[in-house]
Amino acid sequence: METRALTARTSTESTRDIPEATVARLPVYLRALTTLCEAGTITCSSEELASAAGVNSAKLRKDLSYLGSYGTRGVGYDVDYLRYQIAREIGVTQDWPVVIVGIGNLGHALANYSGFRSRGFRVVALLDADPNRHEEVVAGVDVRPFDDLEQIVKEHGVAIGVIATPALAAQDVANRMVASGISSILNFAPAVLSVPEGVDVRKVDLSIELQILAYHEQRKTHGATA
Amino acid sequence: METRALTARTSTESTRDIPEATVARLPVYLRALTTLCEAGTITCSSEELASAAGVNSAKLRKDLSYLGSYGTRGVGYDVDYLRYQIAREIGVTQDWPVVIVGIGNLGHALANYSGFRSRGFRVVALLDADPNRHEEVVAGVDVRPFDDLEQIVKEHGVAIGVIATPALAAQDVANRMVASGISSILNFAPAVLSVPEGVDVRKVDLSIELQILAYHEQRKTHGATA
DNA sequence: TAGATTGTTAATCGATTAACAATC
DNA sequence: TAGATTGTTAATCGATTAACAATC
Repeated sequence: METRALTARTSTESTRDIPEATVARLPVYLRALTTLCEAGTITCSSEELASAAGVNSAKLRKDLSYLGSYGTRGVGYDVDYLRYQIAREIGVTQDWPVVIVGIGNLGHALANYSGFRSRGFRVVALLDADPNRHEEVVAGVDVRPFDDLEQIVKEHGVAIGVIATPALAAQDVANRMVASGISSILNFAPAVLSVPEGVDVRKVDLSIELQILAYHEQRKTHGATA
Repeated sequence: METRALTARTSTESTRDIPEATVARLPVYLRALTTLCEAGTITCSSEELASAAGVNSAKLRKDLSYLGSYGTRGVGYDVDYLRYQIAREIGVTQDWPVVIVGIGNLGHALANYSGFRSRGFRVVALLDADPNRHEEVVAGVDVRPFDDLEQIVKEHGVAIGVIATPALAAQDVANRMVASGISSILNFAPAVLSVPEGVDVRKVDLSIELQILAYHEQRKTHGATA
């Protein structure tokens, strides 16, 4: 932690890069802190927070050390303060507008999911290619034609899009999203998307998770049966 | 690959242990192979399959090497044969009965998700604690009282349970599942579950995925703004 | 000062990748 | 035999963990 006072990159200050594995756990810590906060906890140790987040305390402290020194030795962490610091680091102190494309069963569920709203995301539009759905209002938001995508993205400055279409439509939707200026995509369609460099895609695949469980389950049950 | 002919563990044969990272990718390869198969492809190289699965070919070959030698040097892989071998390794050559607990928006979507059925899983029961839902039929399956869990698990030999309840109910549901004999849980509730050793839990958290995207998005957009 | 707990170090472990010998 | 592509090796990289010095 020596002072590199006069070197180049000093202006960007807080932008050390945080390992991906740590980034993926920050939201988990954030949620645990919110829970602690709601329970009225003012201060907690790394041991307590780690237990609430389901990780071991060494990992938690190592993770937090990438953000800075927000604890007090001998005491622990101020729950509300640490919560704010993590939220700021993740970037959810302000709201992110998102669009959801594909308003089938899953799209409905996503549109109605209150966890988005409460965690820094605001669904500004629901889009579907099927004109029969354009009458619907889901979770207080009109379902609009897919062709409105570009206009909506511009209007609200949308950077994040959610794809909840069938697999076959997913690549086209992704292309249109990217063309409209979206640079982060959460993909629920069971398809591998190809996108230009600089665009992030995360994939959530329900059946893949079940298959991973099945693999381990098989080994438990039939382990002895050879 | 020397012959350890007379050593102990030889009887369990195919049970070398496969790294977790590889296990998590096997379902991805399986899906890519199914797609290739449907497109009429008979044979493919590691390069082609890797590209269809969205990984690099070195990783793919390394992953497949844990299962055995199912390719032919100079030629590639027989799509249908490799598909079967991977399905067998994962354990989805036969059906796994699953129960879904919590039939809200997400539970509905899950119950209707055709990807489960087609990939080795069969939803044998939908359970909800709310008596008002017990009239409903979702995706051709009756919604039944949560208290029927134990009986259903016994009757169908259910090993895998899906939790789609609110966060507050999740730990109770998990406890009851474990008590009934379920040993693998897919948890959609935004809560950390504690379960006895030997029980596997996987967690899918929609808002966490969005937060990870937001973190990277923030760095892209506001990178220069210091 | 004594007790507690952080933040960091260093060792270990696991995953990725490029390169290539084996072999069809 | 020549060309192609697998399966494996070994080097590298990143993540986890235990231990403890720093410090409240």
